[in-house]
Amino acid sequence: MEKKRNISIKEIAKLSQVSVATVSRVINNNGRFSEETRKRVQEVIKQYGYTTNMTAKSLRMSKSKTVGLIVPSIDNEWFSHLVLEIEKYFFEKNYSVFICNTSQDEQKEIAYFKSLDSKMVDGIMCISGIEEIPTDVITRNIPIVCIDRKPKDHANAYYVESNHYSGGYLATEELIKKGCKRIAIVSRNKTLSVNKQRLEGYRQALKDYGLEEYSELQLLLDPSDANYEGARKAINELIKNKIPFDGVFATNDWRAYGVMVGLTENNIIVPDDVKVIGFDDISISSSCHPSLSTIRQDVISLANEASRILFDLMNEKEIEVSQRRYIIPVEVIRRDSTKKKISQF
Amino acid sequence: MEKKRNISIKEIAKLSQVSVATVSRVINNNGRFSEETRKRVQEVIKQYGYTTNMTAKSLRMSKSKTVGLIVPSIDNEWFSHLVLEIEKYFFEKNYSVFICNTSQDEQKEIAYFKSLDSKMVDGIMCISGIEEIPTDVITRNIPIVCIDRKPKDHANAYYVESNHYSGGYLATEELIKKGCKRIAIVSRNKTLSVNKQRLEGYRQALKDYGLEEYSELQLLLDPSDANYEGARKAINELIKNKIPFDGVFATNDWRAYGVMVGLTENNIIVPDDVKVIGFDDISISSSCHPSLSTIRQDVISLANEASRILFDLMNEKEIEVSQRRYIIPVEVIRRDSTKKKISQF
DNA sequence: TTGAAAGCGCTAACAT
DNA sequence: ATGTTAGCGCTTTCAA
Repeated sequence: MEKKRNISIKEIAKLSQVSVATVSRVINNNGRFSEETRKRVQEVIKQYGYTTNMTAKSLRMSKSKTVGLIVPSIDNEWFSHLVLEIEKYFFEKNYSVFICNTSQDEQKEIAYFKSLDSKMVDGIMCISGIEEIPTDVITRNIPIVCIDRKPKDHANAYYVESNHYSGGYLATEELIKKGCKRIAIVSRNKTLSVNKQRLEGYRQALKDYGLEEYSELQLLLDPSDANYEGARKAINELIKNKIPFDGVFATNDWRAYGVMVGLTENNIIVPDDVKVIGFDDISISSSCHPSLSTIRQDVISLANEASRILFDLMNEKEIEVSQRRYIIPVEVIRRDSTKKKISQF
Repeated sequence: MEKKRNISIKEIAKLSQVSVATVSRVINNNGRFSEETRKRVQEVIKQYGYTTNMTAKSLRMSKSKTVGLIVPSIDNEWFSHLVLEIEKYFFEKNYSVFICNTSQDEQKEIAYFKSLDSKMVDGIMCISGIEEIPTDVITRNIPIVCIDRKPKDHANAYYVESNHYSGGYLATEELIKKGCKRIAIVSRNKTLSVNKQRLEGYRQALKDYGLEEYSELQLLLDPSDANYEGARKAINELIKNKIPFDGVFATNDWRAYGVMVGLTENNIIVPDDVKVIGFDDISISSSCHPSLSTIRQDVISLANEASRILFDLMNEKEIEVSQRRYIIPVEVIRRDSTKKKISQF
């Protein structure tokens, strides 16, 4: 195959008998050229298949039509859905996205921030993770938008999140309405703001419905173990210790699934003996058996709002101060894991 | 927070009283400077928090320490696993990756190839998708490595894939060994090479074990419908048409799950009445009920081999010609969906 | 409406 | 061992 060489503005200029400045103006449609030159230049550009050398443009402008996307782990359905939607949004706008998988490693996150900065990304999107954003490693004043991550006192940062408090409340309420009295919560320990809010919702719901709060039913898993396996173990432990419970709110679907498997191992029937509800509504919740009731987060709104805000900030549109924080509503998805016994009807 | 301005080599040079060339040499450890200057320069660099402006470096070198990653849909566990591993590999090597989600859209793929080229990526990795690689839009001579995608006559392209033929064979053999006689295959139509190979393996296994091949049991779904839902519908159709079968090989786990749901809807018991096997071993196969036997692809080897090859090519290491094509073995994972009836023991 | 020229930050050829 | 300088491809100021 014949390889066409990378042709530059300079050559386009020569071929169309104008200066490089004029070519640049035509390309960027910056005015100050005649219709006739426009035609001639565009003709040559098309003929030679010219494309802009983005590295040169980025160097000159300290801008790159690129955003950085920080994500804890892309091999997690919930995050990958968000990433997909964000990527879609920015492709439309002619931006590329650098995906940066941190694996929850703070050092990796810092390294990525530096790298993104040196590559002149125009903005950064952070999904979940710690509150502290390592902005001190960034030399430029670029906007940062967070999803499900409340940035700590940082002037440039905005955030969008689901209403986790409401989610925790609704989940707990669903269990209460289906007759549960002793409701356990299986969550992740440490200061991830989203889990704190879900826990608060849970506590408020108990209070509102006059149920007691049992500290031994608050299973806060270690971050390294706050997954399917950890939840399974935790629920086994609870059973072994003969602590009674009839409902479980797990703060994500994988943990909820771990709980269901743990219960089944102990011949406890879901939902007859114990009801379970999760959070997120990823595919496992509808495919597992029994199917899992859960709180659905609106991925598309989350991704679109966050992307729109970042885009506007990068393009210096006015953003209302009230838009610094965006809360997206959640909804209850009722499936089999919180069904009442038929005999109770 | 005090913002340190982006400091350049020029300023570092002035501050450490050497020329820019020397600073560049120290940074890139290119020799031709004394130990003493090295110390002095590095001291200043550290003190002022200098980091390389990658856009300038990329422009100058026509290289960017960046790779493009073409993936059909990141919100697909199988692909996101691959992406995760690839990203890990390149982070180690100090490369960034541009993720490009094509949603199977050829136009989007072409747009991305152009964009990657203009951003001076050093190489491109393609996961799955069509055979035709739009290399004609790329002006530079960069290496391309494909995973599960056999590139059509392109000099620069290498590929790595699982042994899909063997996978198809093993899956079918597993069903045969568990007593199935009339084995259906639920796959995706059109010329995606991996599915063709899986089909070939299926046919060969039937032949080797002296079973007849029934064309009415080859359910080749339309690409737009080759998912969970499509498989469910297809199996319902088969049942409605009263075509007998006692085993199903679905060429991915989501289609296998669709088949199982379809069977359950018709009160057909898996595995007692019909046995089912899938492909990939994504999380649904172990979490669904009954758990799904499947063919496991070795994600980590796939990602690492492909990444290593791309890395070597980008760094002009010698690659053996025999390494142009890499086949990774697969293995059978036996779960409940292909269990023999207890009564048969 | 157009052009000349400076300069973004870096590397490397060449000179010393 | 170190410095000078050209130039990667682009935008933009200033002048015409």
